Amino acid sequence: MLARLQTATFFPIFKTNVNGLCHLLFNQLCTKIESTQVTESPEVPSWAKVNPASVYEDDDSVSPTVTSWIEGRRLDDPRKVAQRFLGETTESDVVTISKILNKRYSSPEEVAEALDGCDISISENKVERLMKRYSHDWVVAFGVFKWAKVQAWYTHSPKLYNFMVDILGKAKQFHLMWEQIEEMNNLGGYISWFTMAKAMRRLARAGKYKEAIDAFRGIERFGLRKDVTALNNLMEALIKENSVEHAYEIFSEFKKLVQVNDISFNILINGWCKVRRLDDAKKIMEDMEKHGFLPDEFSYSCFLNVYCHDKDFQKVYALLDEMRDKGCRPRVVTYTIVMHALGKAKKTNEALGFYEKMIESSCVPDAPFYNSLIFILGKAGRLKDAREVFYSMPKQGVTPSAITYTTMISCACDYSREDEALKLLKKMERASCKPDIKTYTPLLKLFCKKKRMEVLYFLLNHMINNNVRIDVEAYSLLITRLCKSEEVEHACSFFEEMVSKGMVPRDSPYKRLITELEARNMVEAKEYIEKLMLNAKGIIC
DNA sequence: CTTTAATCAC
Repeated sequence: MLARLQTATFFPIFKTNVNGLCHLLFNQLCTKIESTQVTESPEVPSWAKVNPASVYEDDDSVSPTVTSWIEGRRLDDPRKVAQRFLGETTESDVVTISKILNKRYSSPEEVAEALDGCDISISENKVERLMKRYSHDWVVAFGVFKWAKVQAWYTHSPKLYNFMVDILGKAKQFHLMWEQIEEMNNLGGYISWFTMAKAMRRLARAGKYKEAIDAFRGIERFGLRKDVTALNNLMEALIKENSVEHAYEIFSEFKKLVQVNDISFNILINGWCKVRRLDDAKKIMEDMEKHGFLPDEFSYSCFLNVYCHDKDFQKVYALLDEMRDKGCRPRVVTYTIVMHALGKAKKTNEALGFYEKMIESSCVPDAPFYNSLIFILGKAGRLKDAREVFYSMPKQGVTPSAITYTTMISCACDYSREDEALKLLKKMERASCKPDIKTYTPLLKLFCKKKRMEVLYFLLNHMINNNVRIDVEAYSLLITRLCKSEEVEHACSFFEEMVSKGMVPRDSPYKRLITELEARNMVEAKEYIEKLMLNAKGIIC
């Protein structure tokens, strides 16, 4: 067992650069090896040599269609995958760019310089895709941006400048962010409300509330006006980033200068409700009426949210009565909030009563409403009903969203419906709905539990192809769940993989893995994992 | 592409 582990743990499944093309190509190559390799080879771990044809032999639950889907995907040509995200890029460009961008760089200038030495054709589409791909890595993204800017026959559009501003803001490179905004200002006509909204949002997210407010104060310098929407934008950003206090301050200061509207009041009501300061929210509601605006279903739903969160249905019903008395009709959002909360509180029938009520009042259900309905039916174990609602959506003129698929998948996983869960993922892909980490989490859990390694690797590939990062959280899940399933070798392999990508494992999966190795008396493997952990921690120190 | 609420995982 130890020998097996050692081949497994020393197999570099991923190259060090996590999100690069190289990694993607390499990973695809691994799957290719995995599904085609017949003879023994020292570099390939034993688990990777599963003969795909035999995997499903004793498992009737997986239909041939899903099986062939998985198999077909595993044999994907890695270059095709790379091309899918680089668009019309030629094959030689893919190889050239991947080689360049997957090295480690200390500055954007270095990246630009490296790109400069090559003969690569340029298009706005390609620059955008590359920036998107590297949007979490501002050094590379900014390098690509700087390189493209000086190419002949090429000028960045305002859209790409905005994107760059956002990437720099996300990376908290505010000095560079402002530099870009100044540059846009000099170009003339490049700055829009979108630019400033992004900048204010990123500043607020970094806790720089004062700077976000200053950006608003100086907005006229960029040819924009301090109108009510700009003010609302700022308040929205401050509230979303946890400072309703600053939002209220700025509102108080500017309400004399700017003609505020009902939306301004609602944003504040929502802000105070989110931090459970209901008295302050009520004060805003009174203030709203003094300014001649009647509270609407939006204003009330802020309070409903709080009561629903507390499962205080007495207050929910009282408020619904109050709304009725004041002639404020519930909307689909109102029904969704209440129905969802009742369903979560296991009051399924009461929740479904609201569905009836909504239909009676000729309110039209939308996707989020159906998602809630599917969710509560699933939680109540009514799989058949959930499925029926899901399949009835198109007939009702509502297109299932990514969340619809995620809800259905999560529900199928809860009841260990492996085949159904994979079929839904396939359907989701066909519908061009983008899966996110929430889509994959229940699937990863289920297939860890079922010890279906070949499906796990398929899913991890699927994530990479869909630009969903396999982050520390995902690795923790894999390691912990595989330990639970007594698949310690695979858990070790994932541990090594995450360390090789420069991540620092969380304590809890690490301890779990060590305990598991100790219990099995796998001394060497334990020492190896301990060494890896020390290395990983050393990198940040 | 000017602005506000609800739905999926831990």
